[in-house]
Amino acid sequence: MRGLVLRKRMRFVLRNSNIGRICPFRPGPFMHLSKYFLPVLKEAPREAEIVSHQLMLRAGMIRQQSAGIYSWLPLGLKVLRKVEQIVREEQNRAGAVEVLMPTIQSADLWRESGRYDDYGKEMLRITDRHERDMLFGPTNEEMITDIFRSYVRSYKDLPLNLYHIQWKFRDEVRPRFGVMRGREFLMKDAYSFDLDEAGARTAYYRMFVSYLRTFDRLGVKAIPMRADTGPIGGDLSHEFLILADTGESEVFCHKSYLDLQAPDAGVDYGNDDLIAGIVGDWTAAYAGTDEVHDEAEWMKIPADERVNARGIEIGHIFNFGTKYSEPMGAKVTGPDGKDHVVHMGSYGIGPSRVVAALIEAGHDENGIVWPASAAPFDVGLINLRQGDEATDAACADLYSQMQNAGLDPLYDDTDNRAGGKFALADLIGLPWQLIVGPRGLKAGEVELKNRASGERESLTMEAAMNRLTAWRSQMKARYGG
RNA sequence: CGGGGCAUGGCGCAGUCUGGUAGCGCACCUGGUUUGGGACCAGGGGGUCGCAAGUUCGAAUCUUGCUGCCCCGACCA
Repeated sequence: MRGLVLRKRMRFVLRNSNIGRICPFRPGPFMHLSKYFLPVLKEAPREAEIVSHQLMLRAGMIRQQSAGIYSWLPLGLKVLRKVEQIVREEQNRAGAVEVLMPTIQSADLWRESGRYDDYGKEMLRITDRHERDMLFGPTNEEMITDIFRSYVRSYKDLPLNLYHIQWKFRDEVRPRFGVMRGREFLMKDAYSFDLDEAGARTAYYRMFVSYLRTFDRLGVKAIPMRADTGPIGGDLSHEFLILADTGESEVFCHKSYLDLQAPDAGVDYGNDDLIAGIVGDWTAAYAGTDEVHDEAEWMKIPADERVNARGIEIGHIFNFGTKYSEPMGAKVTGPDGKDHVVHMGSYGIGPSRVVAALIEAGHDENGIVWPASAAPFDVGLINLRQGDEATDAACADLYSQMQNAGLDPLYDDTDNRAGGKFALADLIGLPWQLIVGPRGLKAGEVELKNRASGERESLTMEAAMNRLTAWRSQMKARYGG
């Protein structure tokens, strides 16, 4: 049994590497389901309680390896990478610069900030062979501050915002809900450095706007809410929450948030007034989680304009002044020739949690409904009669047409029956299903199904391709992707 | 960290009370018939029943200890 599985997987690897050699200019291996690795489950494992966890397991996206620790299987990894890339592009657009810091850190840095003792059991502490105290990083304020102080000497090098996207480990007392609250999780954490408080505030606003754009691109309505600064400290903090019934926090906000439009890709991050204005628009009305909820303010809103719901936190931004720069000596020389302790902020998004949150926000009884930007593939090409000469040829033709048009299709070329293929396509939630069968082909038609609306339409192959390429251009125009 | 629960093939479960050497559905393999919303027939493979010790002629089942996992609460991307 095990041998068979291994042989199958070996064959898969070999096939794909061969394709890579034969077609070196293809962006990736051909995505034929028969040669992919998509271990789907008909029934959800019992331990999965919430719908995103169930669907991620059923759709073969993740595998639990230990409490709160997961392997990412091909389909899940593809979504994770897409989320990560959108986050990256929007960070870059806002002027942040990517670095990559290690997962393992030395305890010494944390002793400098005083957090080695404060952080408690949530921090996984490790001893290396030389008996040195190390730790698996739960966050990177200390390390980034160390990098900053090692190189930056002048106010002329500010403002600076460095970020990375790296695995974190927090030894949560109680991991749960799959990757929604894992112990190991992927986080984008950005850190801003400014000469003074005003500069830090502007840096904070830029990240605020960057987050609005990021979540808009991910197809979710994220509402910024005033938040507790918690153990990280500081006086300015917002959480970004998406509304979902399974959310962990109770949220209270004015319904006007549901209609606000995120700024478009051309937003000028160099225009401080513009950026501050956008933040103003997005903070004018009441919005808060149960932690900071102000019942008196809330009651001032007319009852029919109140939104009281559950929310999932997918981003959190902090301005914490000199909390780390002071004890760690991160200073620059100012225009006045004197040393100034830099003002800092940190800005986090958890892409691994976002993947689960997207499912919480987008699913139905048949499975996942991905937003276009994060879907693992654009189109599921469904061959209803594998082995039939005409349908095989039509599928091969459509497949290469889609590739040439910049679409990313997954071709279900297995010899499963129609019902199984439909069920699978619905489960993994690709935006489109292009259905090709002998019956339709006789009439010169294929079927195009929209996963979100469920609408199915019979049309010629040419018309179907036009529809798909138009959709792709529309996405590209909207997001510049 | 407090409270509760679970652990039997890849997944979902029965069997445990009342001890007699492991079963069902799905999945998987072979052959055949099928093929537009999770097909059918026939045959087949796969499980030290979480681990350890104990009681017993005999333990999935009883006892003790351990481990893992899940749920509720307090905390967090």
